[in-house]
Amino acid sequence: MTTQIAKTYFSEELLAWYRRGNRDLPWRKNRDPYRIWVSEIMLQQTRVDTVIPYFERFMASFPTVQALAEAPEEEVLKCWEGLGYYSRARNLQAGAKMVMELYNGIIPDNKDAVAGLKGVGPYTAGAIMSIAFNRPEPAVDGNVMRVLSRYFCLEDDIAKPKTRIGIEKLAASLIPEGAAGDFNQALMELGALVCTPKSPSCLPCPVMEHCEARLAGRESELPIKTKAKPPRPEYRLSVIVEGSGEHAGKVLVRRRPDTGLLAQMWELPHMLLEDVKDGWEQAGIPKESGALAESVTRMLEGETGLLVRPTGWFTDADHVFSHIHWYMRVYTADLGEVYTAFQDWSAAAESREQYETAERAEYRWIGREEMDKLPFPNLFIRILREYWRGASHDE
DNA sequence: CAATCGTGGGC
DNA sequence: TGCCCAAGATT
Repeated sequence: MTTQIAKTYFSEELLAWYRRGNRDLPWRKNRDPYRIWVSEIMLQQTRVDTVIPYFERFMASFPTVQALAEAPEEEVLKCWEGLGYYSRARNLQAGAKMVMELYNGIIPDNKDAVAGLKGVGPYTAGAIMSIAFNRPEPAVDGNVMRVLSRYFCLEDDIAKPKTRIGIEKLAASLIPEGAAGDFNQALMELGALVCTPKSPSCLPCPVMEHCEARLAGRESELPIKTKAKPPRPEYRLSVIVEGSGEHAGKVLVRRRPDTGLLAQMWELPHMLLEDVKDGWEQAGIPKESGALAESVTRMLEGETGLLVRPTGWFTDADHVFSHIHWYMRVYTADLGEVYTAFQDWSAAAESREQYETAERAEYRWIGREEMDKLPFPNLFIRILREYWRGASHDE
């Protein structure tokens, strides 16, 4: 049974521990709600050390809600490049526009209003309300669920959405009067530095005296969390098309669709090999043969109307997302003579009677410099860096 | 509820 | 290496 004594002890000792000393993080410089908001979005599923340089750059580029609201979307994505979960960036900007239109550019000191912003869920709403406005709202993230599961010996699966609801009520009941911001941050700070997922450091823990998991010797088996499914493999063919004439020194890239995986990011053209599921060997075709390369150049011809001619294998690269594992085989290619006379894609495509008005991807020729302007997923940054590193040595 | 949505670091 | 993990939201 959870005693009031154990709860009061926990709240007071944890708050005192935090106030005795905590990390000097850039978003703790002041309580500007915009800074708190941006930091909380960046910190979703992302480590503090990773976020810090992104946060500094982002705040330098978009210092205010208005600056963010008025920025070109692609610039915001570029600033987010490499941080992952890119819908966070697009939702954050959508939220900034809401604040401009609905609240005159001022982030409201109101839980329902904040929770109504794009990209702001239960955790982030609680974090903003407590840290920026010191309102007594719980902010339950993975740290908090782990810390409280151990301290109170809770055996609910923290991977289940329902579990968070229960822990929110508990967390709310622990908030000391007038200290919501510091207390919520203390909970997360403890989870990040002391009550860590693997081998928690119980001896320096400020609340270990009444930690039920520790007292039962069960701190390493809590919290209970079901494993995520492993990412499914996808074998893909990609191609670096080398331009000629006015596009000499450039390669062909395209922009991804507005929704879904890596939405609106730029990438090398590629296609899924639907019948390969157990490795490249299963395809039964060596990478040096032209057969695989031709299937991706044919796809590209259909999409662009260009005549694309494979020239060789470039590299194999793989990339793991949360739910998909991409195995990418990358070829090089150049342009045949027939269609290069056309000035634009639609004219070229129309000439082949393949023009469709609906959903044609946007293609563009870019050089090394343009890569620094457009947002690319990590995988293609790696491939293109390698490509241009080699290309610069040739000339 | 379960799936979708990135990336880098630690062991 | 392979696996787990990290200040979650959306559908």
